[in-house]
Amino acid sequence: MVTLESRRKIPRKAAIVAKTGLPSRTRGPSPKKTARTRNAIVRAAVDEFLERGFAGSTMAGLAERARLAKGTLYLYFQTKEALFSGVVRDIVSNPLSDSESQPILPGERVGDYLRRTLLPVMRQMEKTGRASIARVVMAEGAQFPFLGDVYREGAYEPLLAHIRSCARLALSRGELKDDALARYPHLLVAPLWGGIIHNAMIDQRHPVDVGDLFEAQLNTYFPK
Amino acid sequence: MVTLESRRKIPRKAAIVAKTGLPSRTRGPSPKKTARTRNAIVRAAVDEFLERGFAGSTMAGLAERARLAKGTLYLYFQTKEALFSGVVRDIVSNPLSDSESQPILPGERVGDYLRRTLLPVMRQMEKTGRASIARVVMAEGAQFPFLGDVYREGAYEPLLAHIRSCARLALSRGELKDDALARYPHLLVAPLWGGIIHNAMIDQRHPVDVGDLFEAQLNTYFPK
DNA sequence: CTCTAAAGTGACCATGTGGTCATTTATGGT
DNA sequence: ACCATAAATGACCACATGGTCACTTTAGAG
Repeated sequence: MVTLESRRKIPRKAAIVAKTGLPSRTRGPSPKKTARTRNAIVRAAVDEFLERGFAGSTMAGLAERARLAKGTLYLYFQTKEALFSGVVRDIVSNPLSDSESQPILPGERVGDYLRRTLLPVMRQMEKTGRASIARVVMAEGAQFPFLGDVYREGAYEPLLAHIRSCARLALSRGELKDDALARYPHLLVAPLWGGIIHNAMIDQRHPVDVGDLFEAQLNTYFPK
Repeated sequence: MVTLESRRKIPRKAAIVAKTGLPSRTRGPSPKKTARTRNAIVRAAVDEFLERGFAGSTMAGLAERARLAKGTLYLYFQTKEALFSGVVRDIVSNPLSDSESQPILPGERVGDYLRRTLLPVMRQMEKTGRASIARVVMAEGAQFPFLGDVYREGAYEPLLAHIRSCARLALSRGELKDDALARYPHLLVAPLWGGIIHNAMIDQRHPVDVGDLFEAQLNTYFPK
C-alpha cells in the first residue's frame, strides 16, 4: 500500500483538466474528450461500486465497463480511493432534488408542507438511485471515513438542518406537542434507513415501501 | 476462486467434532481442546470482522489474533466465507436478551410495558456489541445474502413480530389511534438503524444516543 | 500533409492473500 | 517409556489486483 509521489516529467493534461476544468488551447485531441471520458469513467464506477461495493470492485473490471484501458483511469484519478471519492462527490452534490429550497406557503401547516415537498422526494429515493448511494455509505462508511464526510456534508446534514428548522417552526406554532423532532430530526429520516436496510440487506423477498414508511412516520409526528 | 473438493485421506477429527459435536474416545489430544480452539477462532473472528469487515479481514491476521497458525483455521472452517457464516450464526443465535418473552403485567399499558422491557435492551445495544453485528449485516448483507437470512431469522423477524403483536394489542385497547405501527412495526426500530448509521458511518464526531432516539420514538407512538 | 502534444493502451510488476500439505507437536492409552 | 492418532504449524503456491510506464493512436495547428 505504498503510494509513490513521483509524477511523470511531461504532465498529462487529462489529470489537470479533470481537476481544474480549465480548457487549454493547444494541439492534440480536443479537451472536450477528456470530459466525455471522465463521465464514462464516473458512470461505470457508479455501477461497479453499487454492484460490488468498494472492496469488491476492481479497476480492471471498471475499465472494461467504461471501455477504456486500465491505465486511462489513472490519468483521471490517482488511486482507486480517489476515484471512489470523486464518484460519491459527484452524485451527492448533484443538482439534487432540492426540496429544501421550496418555500412554505402562507397559512400552510408544517406537516402539509413536508407532505407536499419532502414526501415525493422520499418516494423517489429508491428509483433515483439515491438509496443505492446511501447503501454504499452504510456499507463502506466505517472503512472509509471520507465517504461519510462527503455524504454528511452533501446530503445528510442539510436535510437534518431543514427538518430541524421545520420542527422548530411547527413547535412555535403549536403544531407539534413536544420537542422530540426538534431535538432529534434524525427521527423523521430514520424510517428511510430502516426501509433501505430492510429491502437491501435483510428481506429482499418482502420489501417494504420506503415512501409509505416515511409517510406513516410523517403522519404520526404531524397528524393530518 | 476455485474450491477444490479433495479431502485428505486421513480425516481430521477437529473438523468432524466442529461439525457434529460428538466426542470420540480414541487416542490423541483431548477433544475438549477442539472446542477451546474453536472458541478462540470465533472470538478472534468476531473482533476481526467487526473491525475490518469481511473483505478487509485476512485469514493471517485472524490467525494471529487467535494465536494460531493460519492452517489451523482451515481445520475448523473450510473457507473464509464459512468462517464468517459460522461466526455470525454463533452470535445471532446467542442466549440473547429475550425481552420478547417477558409477559405484560395485568393492567399495564402497552407503552409502559415496552418502556419497561424493550427500552433497556435498546439502551444496551451499543454496549453489548449487538449494534456492531447490525453494522456488519448492513455492510456485508448485500454481498452475502446468508448474512441477512441469519440475522432476519435470529433477531430481526422475532423482534418485528413482537412489536406487531404489541401494536395490535394496543390498537384493540385503544392505546394507539391508528394502525401505522401494526402495519409497519419497522417504524419502532427504525431509529435504531438511523442512530447506528449516524454514529458509525456518518458522524462519529457527534454521536447521538441511540437509546434516547428509541425512547423518543416510543413516547411518540405511546404517549406517557 | 506534417508535426506535436495530449489521450489512450496493455503488458508488466510488486504485493497481498486465500488456501494447501508435509511435517512437527501434544496427549491419552497401553 | 512408547505408540498411535489427532491437533497444530508455517513455508509454500497460485492467483488476483492496484498501480506503472514505454509505447501507440488521435487530432488540432501550421
